[in-house]
Amino acid sequence: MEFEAEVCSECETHAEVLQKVQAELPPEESLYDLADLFKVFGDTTRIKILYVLFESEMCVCDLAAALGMTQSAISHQLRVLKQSKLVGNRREGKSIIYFLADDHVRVMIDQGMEHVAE
Amino acid sequence: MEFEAEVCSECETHAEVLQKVQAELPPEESLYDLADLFKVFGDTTRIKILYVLFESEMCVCDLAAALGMTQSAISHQLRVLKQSKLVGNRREGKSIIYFLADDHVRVMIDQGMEHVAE
DNA sequence: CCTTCATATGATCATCTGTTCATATGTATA
DNA sequence: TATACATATGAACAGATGATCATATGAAGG
Repeated sequence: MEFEAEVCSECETHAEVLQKVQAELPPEESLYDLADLFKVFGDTTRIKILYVLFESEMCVCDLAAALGMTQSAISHQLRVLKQSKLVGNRREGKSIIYFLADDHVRVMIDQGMEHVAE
Repeated sequence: MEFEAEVCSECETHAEVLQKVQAELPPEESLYDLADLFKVFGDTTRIKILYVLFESEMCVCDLAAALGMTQSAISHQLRVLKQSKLVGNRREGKSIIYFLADDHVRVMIDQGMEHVAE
């Protein structure tokens, strides 16, 4: 990495702070994973799916019905949610039931809502 | 909205659940805002900026230096962060100092990191 | 007031994302 | 084991997004 950038005259005295900040910065990979996680929450369809699953576990078909969307669209998004370990699933008869994997999800969404609600 | 979708035979008995779920679903606009908020966190550059600002408030130029990125790129992202009220700024001499607006930010990022760390 | 310097902005381009449509997969049950 | 039905998948297309480059803005300090 190159940390020698165009630095304004007023700020180039701050070398110490820069160094400390860089030292505290989590590893690139963690930051990448973190951004990826937030990206998953950053879509209305996926947010809706999660909200629905707050209320009740549900098969793909019901999710599609509940959100008035295509089965395919829902299925594609469930895949993303599952990859991020935000939801899990199990087979039940002919259907596959999806459910929240984790209670982090609720906390994160609640926290977000709090910010938005202001 | 249309809630009459192709419903699987096994699930069409679940009309009650669907209705309850739809009733509990927050208004479209809130969901949209929420997704938008998470979208802001869903980018490595912006996450990095936030992490840096955890340590210390800082001028644009120092942020660019700390992250080894263009002033322009940083400025564009700061705009996004400010629109979402995640950061604030003030003028100080020639520089403009950016800082975290809120403590939600820390909580949200920590929560995300916890999930990712598993 | 006029220059200088830090920051902001706009256009552009390549990349990424989400939906749709068509179709594949695979399990359950007759 | 054949087929019907729920779900998954792949290609393709439209819209969104982030970095870059060039340039505008505008306050500070002479």
